Amino acid sequence: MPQHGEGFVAAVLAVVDDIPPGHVATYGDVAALLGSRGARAVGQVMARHGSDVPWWRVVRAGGRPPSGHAEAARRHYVAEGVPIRPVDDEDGYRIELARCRWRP
DNA sequence: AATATGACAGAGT
DNA sequence: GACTCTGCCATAT
Repeated sequence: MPQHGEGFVAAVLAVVDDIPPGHVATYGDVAALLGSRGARAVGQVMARHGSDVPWWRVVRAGGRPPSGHAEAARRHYVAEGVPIRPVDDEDGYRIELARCRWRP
């Protein structure tokens, strides 16, 4: 059942809101749950309407946090118990998807 | 209708 | 594991 128009935005926000605390899902996973493969489209929705959902629970397939939001996201991961591993780069850490990837 | 943009993914190197 | 290149999808112009 293809989503379209505003429905797409609502669907993305609904899925993100369903991700339980302490777990995360990749952009690709969210898109897949919508029956779409537009990982980038999901990112667009987050950039525009992410303020109303736990956006930090949506991460990249490589375990990296959303571009430009690594610092803010790290606080939530620590507070919710999401396993992260410190690294020496711009983000400063990496999310351990192997342990906290959400699977509906 | 066509082109450009972006909080991306996967395959190849 | 990291990097680069190409493909995808939804919006804005």
